Amino acid sequence: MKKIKRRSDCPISYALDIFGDKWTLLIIRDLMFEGKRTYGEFLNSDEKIATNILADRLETLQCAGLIKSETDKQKKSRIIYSLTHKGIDLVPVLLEIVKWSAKYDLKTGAPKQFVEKIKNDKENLMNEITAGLKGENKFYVRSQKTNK
Amino acid sequence: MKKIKRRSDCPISYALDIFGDKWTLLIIRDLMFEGKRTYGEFLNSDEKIATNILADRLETLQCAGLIKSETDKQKKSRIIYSLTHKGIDLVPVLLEIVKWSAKYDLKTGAPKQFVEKIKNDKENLMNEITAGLKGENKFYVRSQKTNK
DNA sequence: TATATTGCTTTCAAAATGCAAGTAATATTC
DNA sequence: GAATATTACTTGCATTTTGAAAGCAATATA
Repeated sequence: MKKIKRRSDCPISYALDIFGDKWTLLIIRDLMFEGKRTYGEFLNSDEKIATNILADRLETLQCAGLIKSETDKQKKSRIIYSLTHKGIDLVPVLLEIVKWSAKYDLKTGAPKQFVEKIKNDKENLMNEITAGLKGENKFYVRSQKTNK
Repeated sequence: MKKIKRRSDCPISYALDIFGDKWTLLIIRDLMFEGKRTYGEFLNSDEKIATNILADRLETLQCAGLIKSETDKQKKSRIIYSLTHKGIDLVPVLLEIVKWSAKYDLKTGAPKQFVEKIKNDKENLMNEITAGLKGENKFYVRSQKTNK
């Protein structure tokens, strides 16, 4: 159990003390939008996080209460990570970031229809994603089959 | 002019490549909500950013097009920093972060009425803040006088 | 003319990151 | 059942970034 240092009581600072780095929100993204749930899946993301950093951030996220982990009952060597309610509540933050980046990054990889839905139908989109993360049938930005 | 390394075309990654660290969003916060505009004012914020880091981040922010700077006409030794349109467009991101932090941080310093307005009247709040940042009369979370 | 202010730059130790290799506990294949 | 593979890490070490303090040059003020 490692504790997170607070620098001030500012809400922006509170958030940055938890996920203010280049990697943590990518793990959240993988859990939230990409349907990834295991160590190996996080390692395989495009940005290629180093394994020691990944282990460190998973611990941080768990200590901060944004994710939880459980061993797979069918396969005891596999550990399944998932978002807690606190983690799921970051959906609006991530959606706003996607909207902003899609606007300013000319070469963004954000799927157009996803960005449009953020702009035009954010409430429903949020409910879909949130429901998916809480229940069994997950929501994915792209279908699992078409996206390799 | 320093260039920002992209790790992937993912919109979350794009954002983190610009402001994925412990300090950059605090500078944005100071510009956006606190009415701060000079090097010395940023240095004086509660979190106590180191001067070399501040200089580095201001350069990054300027290269990324989130802020601009101009020398004060009345006092040539003073440089005034301000948000560009791209920087102002981060208002929704910051507001969602404030909302999230205020919910989960028991000791949050986020002003209650500000958080309530995010929850109940986000559109108007956004317009007020945005208008303030674009024009002359700035919006502040707290009035300048009461907050030291 | 002397002192302050303002916005940095420099130096250097300490901490974080990145890369590669190694390990322990399962799972699978031959 | 033994050998190989998978899974989730840990370890060691070089490189990079950060943090703290001091220094500096161009105004500005007393």
